Amino acid sequence: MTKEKIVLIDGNSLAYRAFFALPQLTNDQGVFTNATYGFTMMLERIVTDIKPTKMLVAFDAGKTTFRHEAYEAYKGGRDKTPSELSEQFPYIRKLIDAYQIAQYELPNYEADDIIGTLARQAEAHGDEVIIISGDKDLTQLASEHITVQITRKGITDIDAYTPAFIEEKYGLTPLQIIDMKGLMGDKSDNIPGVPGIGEKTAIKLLKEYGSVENLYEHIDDMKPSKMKEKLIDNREQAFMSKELATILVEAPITITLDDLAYEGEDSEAVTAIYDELQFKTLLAKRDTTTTVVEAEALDVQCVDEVTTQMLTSPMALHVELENERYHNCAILGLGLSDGENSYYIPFEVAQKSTLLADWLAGDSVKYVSDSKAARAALLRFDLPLNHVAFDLLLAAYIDDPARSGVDVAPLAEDYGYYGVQTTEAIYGKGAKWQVPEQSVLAQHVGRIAHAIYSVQPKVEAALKDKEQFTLYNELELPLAAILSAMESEGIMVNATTLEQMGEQLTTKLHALEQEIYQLAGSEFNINSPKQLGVILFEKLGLPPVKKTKTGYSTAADVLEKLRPQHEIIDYILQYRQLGKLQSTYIEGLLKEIGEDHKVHTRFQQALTATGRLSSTDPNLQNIPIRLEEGRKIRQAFVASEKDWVLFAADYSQIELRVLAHMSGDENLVSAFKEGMDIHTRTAMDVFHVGRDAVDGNMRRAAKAVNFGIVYGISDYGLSQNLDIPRKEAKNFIDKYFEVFPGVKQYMEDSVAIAKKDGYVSTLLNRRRYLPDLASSNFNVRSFAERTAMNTPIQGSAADIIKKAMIDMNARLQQEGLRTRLLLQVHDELIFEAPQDEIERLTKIVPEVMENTVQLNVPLKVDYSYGKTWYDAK
DNA sequence: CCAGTCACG
DNA sequence: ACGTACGTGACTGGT
Repeated sequence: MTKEKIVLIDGNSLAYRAFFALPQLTNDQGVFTNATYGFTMMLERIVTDIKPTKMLVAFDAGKTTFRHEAYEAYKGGRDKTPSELSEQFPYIRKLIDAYQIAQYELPNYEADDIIGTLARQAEAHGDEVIIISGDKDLTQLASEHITVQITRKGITDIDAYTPAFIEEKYGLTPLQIIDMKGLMGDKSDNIPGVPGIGEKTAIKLLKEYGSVENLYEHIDDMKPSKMKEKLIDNREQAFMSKELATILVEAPITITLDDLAYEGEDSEAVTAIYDELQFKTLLAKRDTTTTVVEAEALDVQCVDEVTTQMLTSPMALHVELENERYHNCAILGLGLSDGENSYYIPFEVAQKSTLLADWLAGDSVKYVSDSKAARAALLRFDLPLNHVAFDLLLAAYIDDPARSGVDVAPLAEDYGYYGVQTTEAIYGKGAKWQVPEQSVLAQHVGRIAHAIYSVQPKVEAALKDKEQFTLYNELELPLAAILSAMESEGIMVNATTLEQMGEQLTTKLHALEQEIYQLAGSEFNINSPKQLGVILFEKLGLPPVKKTKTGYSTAADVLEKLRPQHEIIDYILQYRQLGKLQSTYIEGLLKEIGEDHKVHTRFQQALTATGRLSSTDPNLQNIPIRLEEGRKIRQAFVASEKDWVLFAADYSQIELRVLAHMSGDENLVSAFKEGMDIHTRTAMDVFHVGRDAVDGNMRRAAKAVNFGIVYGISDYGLSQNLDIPRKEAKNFIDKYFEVFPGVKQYMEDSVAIAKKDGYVSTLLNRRRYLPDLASSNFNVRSFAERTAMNTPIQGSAADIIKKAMIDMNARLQQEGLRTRLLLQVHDELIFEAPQDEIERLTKIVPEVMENTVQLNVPLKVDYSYGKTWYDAK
């Protein structure tokens, strides 16, 4: 039996939601379209995101139902459906037909009952059911196999009600939702319930008694109160309300699960309706996808020899790789396009051509997407790539850093080119992954090159329009070449050193493990938070401090609080610490060392929301340093040539200096100009004491406040960090803002500007869009507000070090030094250098880094060097 | 494939 | 009253 994925939609409720959520739109015939439009958006979301195998839209039939027989006033007092909405139902029905989705209604029953009945049938069948509605009534159906998605304020935001979600939200089981309604009633359906009992009281009662029935069985034991009287007086009404609220799961439906099969839309019929209702944006997407692909079916020539007339300038180039790990994987072939002609060159052919090699290395202008990957991959085959004048990946990232992934298809689509297929469509995914036959590959790769060439003018125009072209063209684009060189160079790692550390760790871990089993009284998997939770909080009876969605939290800060209560905690913390070193940094790193004894990370240049880089396979931006045991890992990182050393230079407090500059706060600015330790200085100001009176604790608190400020502070966050009461944290923050009023003003302004413009900006005009600032959800909105405060700071710091890398690279060349930049770790640069260049570096590196931009506070750079990364401290 | 945990700035 | 610090990536266990 194959498992089906069944979506059941409450048609009426969704249409209502859409109608009231969207402004009154009409087409040029004066037909109202907002509900239909919202409904369409919802169907599109369901079809693309959920990908159901079966689907049904259920509607209410007529005015009266069996519920009215029991209770005449059921759903009484409702406003009549506005005609602007009711006239849209025929269109919605037509649309559902065009999507080839089943629809059903049953006289005397509501859509809820149809859905309830089918959902339970499907559940018994072992299928997965997703119910979609704007009405919380249906949440009572939630179960292990049934999820109920309820639309929130808008139409695309949803809450997924699973039993766990309901438990968390109400502390009740799904079925108890019915009892809750029985007690509290439901205004919108005119279900009376028990007067005077609202949600809070209903939940309290159900937690104690479980159900309405059980509550009344034990009502005599309840101590006298107003509430008790009301419950007794309205007994009948409570039971009737519960009955009214109960969704029928055995309605006499004449439709079966087999009738719901969904096999895709009738695309012509859907387009026709879009056309009639003038759904322009939806239409545009469809039209171009179909027409562009078909209209200009691209003639890609798969060549077995490279000729002179193929190679022009400018020309788009795409290097098609076997997978994302371009430092190791095979190159499958190259795509070329000058807009007129598009070619696919199998890599065996490309490798034989000196003509092509010269063209790649020469002055011809190339347009690429992900030039860093292309450069690094080609270089492994002695094919240097020069003169890249356009990089689609980077340009699109600057245009909007929220874009995800390196796949060209969605990027090109964003600029109106719909002809490229996704990597997944070509290769499949997971176990089904395979390289397609050459004709398919040729078409795909040639098409990518054509797309890059085609969108280039539009993308550059967009950036110029937003004054972001300089950032893209003079910062990110040249940086890609530098990063490519850094990655290709790699950093040498001594495997023997790591292996020796690994052996010692194995011994220690084994001893800790035995000790932990002893103290626990049984053997278990210490690495399983679930098993560990059972041991600590059930078997040993320690008090749970915090819980996660799935159970007890056993995170380090929780264990830290339990440390005095049991000897085992200390061993577990040690085990965790060493286990992390062993699995991630010893074993993980050893796997990445190549035949050249080096590791070649990949810096993701178009990934983070703030403009920072990230590092993968391996991540070299999180090598341990804070604890000595971990820091020793750095002893394995060495220079790659004899008599060379590693040289590290880091910005001191760059984010706070950026804050001083951007806010212009006089006190903060003068603090940095004085050059005193910033945390001590903050402590002096916040606590109103002299320099000598600042003790360790005060400095620690001030440091935490400074961090908090940069992150978009909240009293709760600070209280957690410092483990102090929230009130005290709030006090610190208030004092801080008294002393640094310019910072307070700046934070408020950042949020206000972001709300007005929809985005925040950094020093070099990097943008981050923050649509969540308009969210009606407090949490979502607060998060966006903190982001609005943090991103200009973190992002500007990222801008600065990126510019410093470019300046540094130029300076090293200019001075004729052999020193090579290897790594960037957000605020520090790591080089390898011949011993005899060190003296000059100690002058040049800080000078370049400190002067790459001029702020109204000085930038400060510290440096060090040594035989290993550990020694460069 | 997700959640929890922990490494870094 | 809401429930949180900002930005990442790798590994493990468990569905």
